[in-house]
Amino acid sequence: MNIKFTDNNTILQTPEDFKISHIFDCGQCFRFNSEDDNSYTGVAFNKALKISQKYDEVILHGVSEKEFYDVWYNYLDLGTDYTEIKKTLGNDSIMKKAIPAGEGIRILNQELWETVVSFIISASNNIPRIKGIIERLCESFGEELEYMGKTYHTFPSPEKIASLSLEDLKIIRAGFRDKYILDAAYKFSNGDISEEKLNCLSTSEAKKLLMTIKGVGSKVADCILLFSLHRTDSFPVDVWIKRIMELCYFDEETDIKEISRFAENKFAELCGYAQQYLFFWARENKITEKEDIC
DNA sequence: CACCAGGCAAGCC
DNA sequence: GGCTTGCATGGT
Repeated sequence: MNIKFTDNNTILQTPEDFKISHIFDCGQCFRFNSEDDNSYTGVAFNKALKISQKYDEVILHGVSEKEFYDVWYNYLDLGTDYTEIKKTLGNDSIMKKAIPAGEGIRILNQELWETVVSFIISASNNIPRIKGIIERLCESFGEELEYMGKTYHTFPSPEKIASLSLEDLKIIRAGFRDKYILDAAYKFSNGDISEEKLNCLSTSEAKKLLMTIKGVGSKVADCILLFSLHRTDSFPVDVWIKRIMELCYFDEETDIKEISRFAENKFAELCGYAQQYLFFWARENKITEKEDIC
């Protein structure tokens, strides 16, 4: 990959393992929306970004070299060699099928607080509605952000959310999850939980700390560990992953704990990558029974 | 109308 | 300890 900086844009030339539609539509991130010109626009780390892909170039619109290295290089996980990861995972015959479906997926490094709230909202919910609730949260309580002639909104800080009442939060229509969002805001704004604390802990200890937040159980904690803290030894098991793992590896109804154990043994440090390829494959092909696998 | 959506907490034994 | 049930809201 060659990186070029022009007057207005940052351009990635022939990036390997980089497909924006797969990166932003694989359910790890809820704030980027596709437009009809093969581009996605969204907000992360208090910056708006339009990113487009054509031929073998990826353009980050209006992004300077400084902003690129300050924010987007790490956010887009450009320091990770996915070719090597795919090669290792491809030794497994199921993964060999799943990987091509999710070609170009990257596991983003998203802001911790935003990821916590986003996956609290994800509980027993579907992706379009999750995005809607987060959008209303940002429009109602985030800061305005001007970018390429339009107004966007930052993700509201823990302190801002902590200052709200349960009644104030009703307008985002999060349902029973609103009280959990408040609990998370209290724990982040008073320092009970912080990125610094989590970074000092092992993955399983960090998971325990995250699960002290109401609304954060095993699955949500795994998503936070994977999609924000890049703990790739995490393997979030949701309904899709449960179903695809049962179909491919167990051939019978299997409880989530056993699936997790199995994945941790099989994929180890590459659990999170394996999970993303499997999730994308299962969802893209709507695999719900044995006959759907081809 | 029932059922489900990238689950979790609380209440039961 | 594990197992069951209720949960807000919106889409099919």
